[in-house]
Amino acid sequence: MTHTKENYLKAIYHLEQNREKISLSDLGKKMEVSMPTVNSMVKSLQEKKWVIYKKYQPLKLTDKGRVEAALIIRKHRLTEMFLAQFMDFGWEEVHEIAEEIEHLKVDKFFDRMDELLGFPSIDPHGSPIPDKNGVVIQRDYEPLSAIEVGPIVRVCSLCKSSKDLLLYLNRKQISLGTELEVLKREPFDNSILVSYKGNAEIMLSQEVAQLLLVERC
Amino acid sequence: MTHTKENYLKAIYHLEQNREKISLSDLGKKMEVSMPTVNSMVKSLQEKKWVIYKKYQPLKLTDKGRVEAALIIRKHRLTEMFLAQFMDFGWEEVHEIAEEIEHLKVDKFFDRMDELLGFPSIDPHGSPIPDKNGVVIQRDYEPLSAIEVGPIVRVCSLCKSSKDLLLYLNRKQISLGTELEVLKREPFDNSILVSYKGNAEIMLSQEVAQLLLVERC
DNA sequence: ATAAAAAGTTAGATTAGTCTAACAAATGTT
DNA sequence: AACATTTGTTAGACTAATCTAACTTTTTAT
Repeated sequence: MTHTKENYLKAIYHLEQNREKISLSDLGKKMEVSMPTVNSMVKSLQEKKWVIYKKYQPLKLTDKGRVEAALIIRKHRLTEMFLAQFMDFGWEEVHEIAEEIEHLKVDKFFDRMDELLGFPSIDPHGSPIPDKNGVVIQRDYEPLSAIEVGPIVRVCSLCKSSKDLLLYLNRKQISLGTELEVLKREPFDNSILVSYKGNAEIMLSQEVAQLLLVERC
Repeated sequence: MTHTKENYLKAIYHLEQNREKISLSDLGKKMEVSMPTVNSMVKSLQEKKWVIYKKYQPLKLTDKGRVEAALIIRKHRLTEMFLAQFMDFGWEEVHEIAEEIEHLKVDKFFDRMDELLGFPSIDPHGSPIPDKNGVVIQRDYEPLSAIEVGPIVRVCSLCKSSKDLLLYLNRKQISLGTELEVLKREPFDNSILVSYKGNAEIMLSQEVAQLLLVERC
């Protein structure tokens, strides 16, 4: 398994989480490569039995491929945890470093991280960490944007975390575990007014509210 | 700079430390590749101005190449220190893990290790860690095998450390900093009798004595 | 329903790193 | 000095990952 193929599997895995049908051009866009490249790569992933693809049909991971992808994501998320907790990197810095480390072929290293971290099951963005067999426990959080006025909810995960989002949340002092009370929804732009631990009431745009995954307390 | 080229530069650097003239076949043996491979690789390293090579002449690193090599070795040795001190890996385990990590292109990560380690200048095997400019402070330790009977010396470095040597030294409770008194030399096989902190007198073979680099206390 | 746009495919080229086979040059041994 | 061995070179091939150019199929929008 090459570095490159690992990245393709990961990309397909993530696309599968977000949409039903994956086209080759979706994958090409995600990987920033040309159509012929993605076409030939998919053929070679298929030879390895990691994906199923037929001409002009949507692309799917096989179970085997999904496990491979999950194992890479496991390494990614363990690394993120480790960087944050043992090396004092910020929430917003860990992703790009982990993108490189995740490809190392040294199980020992990841096993030790896992141990030092106390065998965590969620990463610093609230995403589940697949186990050593590539099995993922999926929790069904709701996006904050889907919560009606009234309940108090806890931020449990981020749908998709960019550096900018993480820095924004840092400034607003929102982190995983923060409990928000939904005070008001603005029908015009779907923004949401919330309050939380000692902070003034604050307005979150729909864009942000869609990315915050919460559970009711 | 590719992963592969980094390994070639490192190999040439290490060969330069141990012998005067480096032949292509020396390099081929070290890298475990065929002669044509090493031949074409050397041409391509030369295009990058990292080595000087002329047909049938010995191979040399340029200053530029030596700095590149030193920077990789810097990453290797920082990693070894980090693995040993922060992740509880044994002296004998760190090398193979560092062989992979050293190629990561994330300066941030190595800078943070450096910082967490307190900007060390020697690694767990006693070898100097090149600075951020690829400059190495060379100390001139003597091999234990060159010490006459009488003086007390401190183990400062290992000439070349293999897993087996490290495990051997662990068993004998010899580590960097251990002070040895040279009690006797056996002219027949050049073995050396030493005593040290609370241990019974112990005999070290010439093979081992050549690998232990010491300074007089 | 047809034309335009998007998606997918094929062919052919490129770069990095590797190989084997065949040959040439240098070195070492009697 | 002649032969053998080691060392180095060239030619040609292969795989992985990428590209551009040209073409085809499918989808979408008028």
